[in-house]
Amino acid sequence: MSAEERRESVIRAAMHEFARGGYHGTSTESIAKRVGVSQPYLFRLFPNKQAIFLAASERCLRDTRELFATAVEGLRGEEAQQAIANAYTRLITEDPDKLQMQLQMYVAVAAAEAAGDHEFGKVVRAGWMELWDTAHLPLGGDPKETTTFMAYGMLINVLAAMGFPFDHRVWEGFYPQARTTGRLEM
Amino acid sequence: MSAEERRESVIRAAMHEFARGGYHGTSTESIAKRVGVSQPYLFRLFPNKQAIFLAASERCLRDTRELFATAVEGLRGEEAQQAIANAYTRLITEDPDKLQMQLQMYVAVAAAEAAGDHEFGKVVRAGWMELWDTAHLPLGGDPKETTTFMAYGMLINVLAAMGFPFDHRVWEGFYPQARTTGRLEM
DNA sequence: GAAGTTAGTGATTGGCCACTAACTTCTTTG
DNA sequence: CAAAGAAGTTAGTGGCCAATCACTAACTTC
Repeated sequence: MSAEERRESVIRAAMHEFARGGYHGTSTESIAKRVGVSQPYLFRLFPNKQAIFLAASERCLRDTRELFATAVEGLRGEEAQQAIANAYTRLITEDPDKLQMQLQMYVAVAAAEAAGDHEFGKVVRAGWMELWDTAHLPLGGDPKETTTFMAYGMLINVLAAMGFPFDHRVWEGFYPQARTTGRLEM
Repeated sequence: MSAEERRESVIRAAMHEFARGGYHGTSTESIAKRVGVSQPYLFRLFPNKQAIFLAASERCLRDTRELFATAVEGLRGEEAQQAIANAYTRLITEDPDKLQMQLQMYVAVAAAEAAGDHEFGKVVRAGWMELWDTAHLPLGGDPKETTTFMAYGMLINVLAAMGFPFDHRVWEGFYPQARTTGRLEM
């Protein structure tokens, strides 16, 4: 396998492992094991652990953006909103790793910023703005509406992260029908 | 100092340290140093590191709930909403640790749930529901409105965590005047 | 077939970290 | 005042982990 292909599979494995343990709670060995490669070899493919985490973060944002873009293709306004919402809720219910990797990314960037490292933040903010813009125009181009839309997404993230079951009353406010079907549909 | 008082100061110190490094990125020694006590003594006051993190998480939720309750006292509807929003934005701008500790808590509970430990989740969900209910009635008792309100709060958390400056266009959607004053006022 | 590159491994190391055991010092009280 | 108990320390252990080093095996190029 070429180094480039290996790097690719390392990123996938890293997303999975970092999602669970976060930066500090994930050993490079666990990533290597998942890839099926020796631990030292990771440091041939990436300069250090941070670089692996950064690559995983970028990939996570890119994946979500592509999900948005695909879902919204050819749609506008209300329809576009429904489409993204459905695609996103499907994602986080079927692949909780994506959700958790997102949260891990947020805390990591907050920590980096607090520690005076603004490089990581720059990358993440750029990725987030791409995500934002991918949704913004199809949703109608009104900043207020896009904000509300993203806000709901963030609340979903947090509630899902805390493990509230979908029939819990905390979901009542935006998913009336979810409480009866047990599934998230907007 | 009595053990109870010490425990109290350990919780405060732990909130500060865990906010920066998260569970795995924070050593018990750094907490002990901040308290001004030897590291092994922490294990007299708490059975293990997890218990310290749990206590810090509970305190974080309690503090936020009390903030809400105080801000909202005697107010209803629109006024109540303004009051909580102002109090909360003041909190996360003046004390970023609170914000980060919250995120760390969410990540940790997600990891715990994924690992099959539901005890931590139970505590956090209970605390969150108290927070929810503290805001719910004063805001008018409409689940939809409370949901929207909390959703905005979560988006603020994430945007602030990522380090977006307040004059960035990403804030445009809900804080038109913040972009000119550089301060968050709803 | 020599020279060089690419993919990959095993062994190691220096440092950190949660947690324990055993000891000291101070305070309270019968 | 003696003894008990509470507050706190020093010293130490076993385990983990990022990163380095030296090496091999296969393939490519001239």
